[in-house]
Amino acid sequence: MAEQDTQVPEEVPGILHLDMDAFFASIEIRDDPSLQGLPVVVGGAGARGVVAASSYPARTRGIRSAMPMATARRLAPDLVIVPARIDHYRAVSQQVMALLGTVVAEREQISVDEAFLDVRGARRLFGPPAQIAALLRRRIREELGLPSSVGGSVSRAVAKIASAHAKPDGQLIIPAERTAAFLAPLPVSVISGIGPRAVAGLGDIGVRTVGQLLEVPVSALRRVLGPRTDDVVLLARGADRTGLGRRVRDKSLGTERTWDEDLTDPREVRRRITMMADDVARQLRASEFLARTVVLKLRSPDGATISRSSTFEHPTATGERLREHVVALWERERAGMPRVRLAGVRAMHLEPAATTPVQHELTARSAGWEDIEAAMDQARARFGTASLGRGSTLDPLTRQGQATSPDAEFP
DNA sequence: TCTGGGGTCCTAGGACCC
DNA sequence: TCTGGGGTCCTAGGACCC
Repeated sequence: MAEQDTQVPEEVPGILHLDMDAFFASIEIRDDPSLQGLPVVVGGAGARGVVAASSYPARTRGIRSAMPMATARRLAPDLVIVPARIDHYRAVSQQVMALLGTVVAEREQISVDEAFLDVRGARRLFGPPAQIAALLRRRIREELGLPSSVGGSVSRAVAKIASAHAKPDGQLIIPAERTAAFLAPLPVSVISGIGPRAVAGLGDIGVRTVGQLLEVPVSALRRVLGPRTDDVVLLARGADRTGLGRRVRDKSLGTERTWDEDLTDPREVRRRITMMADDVARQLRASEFLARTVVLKLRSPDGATISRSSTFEHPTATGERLREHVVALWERERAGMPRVRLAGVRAMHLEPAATTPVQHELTARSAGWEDIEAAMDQARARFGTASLGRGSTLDPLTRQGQATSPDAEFP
């Protein structure tokens, strides 16, 4: 019995990265089979809408995520645009993650459609990593009707790169000894953290592939990448051995909106950010967090973006408190922002509501709002989201039983 | 008719405390 | 009278990811 469980065989590619294929689009196609084979995208149909997800038939026409919808329409005049149903996708996501949990205990969800799995412990029961990957993909296909891809490696970063190469509907396990050969010819942009800026900077010093990056003196890389250099080199070698962790908790939570037509009336801006503050406060209460700071984000038509933040005396999840601060920030900035293309409200520095002592701010004007808004939450839960809203945010156009969320007014 | 909405992480300066 | 530096919080902005 020389090999004990504690002696983990490092060279087994035991880290899997599972990535759902075209997740939002695949769900819509599954739910409406008449869309099968068509260039389907999920996203906003408005003038400033963009593609959130595209089916593979759409991709063969050159359509990509984050592409302006106008461009996508030009590429595919027969494009089918399906509005996003985020709550539905989140629910399906939970089903996927629950299914993974029946096979692999060690897992870390990293986004709505991706998870890392450490399958070293599951090998005795389910076989080598490639077999586990095949099992997971088959079950997701049979039980949820959705395609997925899996990459495997000794390294998280390489597993993620491998899953991208396995798409669509495939799997690719990279043995430890083949890691360098696999990475060398790939563009540096496959490394997480290397975005358009870094790609341009590396291109200036003649570095385009991962292999080239490893041949350049670290001092030259440091001038381009700064303090990230050591991490990038580690990832480029496929040498990261970060284990799986669980996200501790959310760091921030917010909402923002770009309008098809710029807002020019300061009162209208004020009304919109008031609704957003209420919406964010509702999200805080639903997730049982209090926020210490609230941020107002504004973008003018030329793309210039500013953020202005304000910190509360006591952490809060009350819409009235968020509104006070965010409106005050707006009043300070409105003179310099005659046209508003985007506005957003984000709550930061969250803490769990349960462990934060409740502050009854009896001297504040908003005293009592906590109770009122809690009652409104309950009423909403019973009668639906359309039943209640702040009086001042209702205008004649939306009063007729419409919901008061920002989305509701621009279907 | 150029570019969404949800986020995370990092840097950097100034205030303030010790 | 003149003086250092560490730690932490707040604020603003930017790169990046899905």
